[in-house]
Amino acid sequence: MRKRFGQAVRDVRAKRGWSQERMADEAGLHRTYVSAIERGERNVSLDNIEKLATALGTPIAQLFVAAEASDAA
Amino acid sequence: MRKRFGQAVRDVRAKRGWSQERMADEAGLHRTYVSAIERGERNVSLDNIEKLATALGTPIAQLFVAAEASDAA
DNA sequence: GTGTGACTTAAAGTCCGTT
DNA sequence: GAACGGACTTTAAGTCACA
Repeated sequence: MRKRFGQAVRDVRAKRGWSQERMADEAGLHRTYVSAIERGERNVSLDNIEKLATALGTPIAQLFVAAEASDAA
Repeated sequence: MRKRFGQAVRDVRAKRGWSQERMADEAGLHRTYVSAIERGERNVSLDNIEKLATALGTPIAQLFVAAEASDAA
């Protein structure tokens, strides 16, 4: 799920036309951390999931709808 | 959001008629940890969010639909 | 059956850099 | 612009005794 969540974040970010750095700034997180999240290498906490969703202007639920839609597992 | 997420977990768990102890067993987590989550005192990680949702037989997205529906903030 | 404080340890998360 | 690495600080995970 970490990978699919990361991909969902990446997709929405790309749709906004934002770089990872811009995304990190908007969410108040670190550049390298956002990178790791998108690659599914980090186990993001609820607080940071909320920060990402807020920055992206997307409800958390919708992020997971996208993530779970690509449910290969 | 932690509080509302915890409440959403608690609501679904109650609907299942499960005790926190049963819920903890099903999710592979500790009893007191589930208690803390439901009260919004823990900043749950994605991996554990997934465990809870799976145990409850609920998509993660739906858990957040419920959590964000009670959006007082 | 649940809430709570305290505690250890494993991992999150930051910051520096390089490719 | 993004992946990746190492070193570092902070926080979540996970458990326990007790109310």
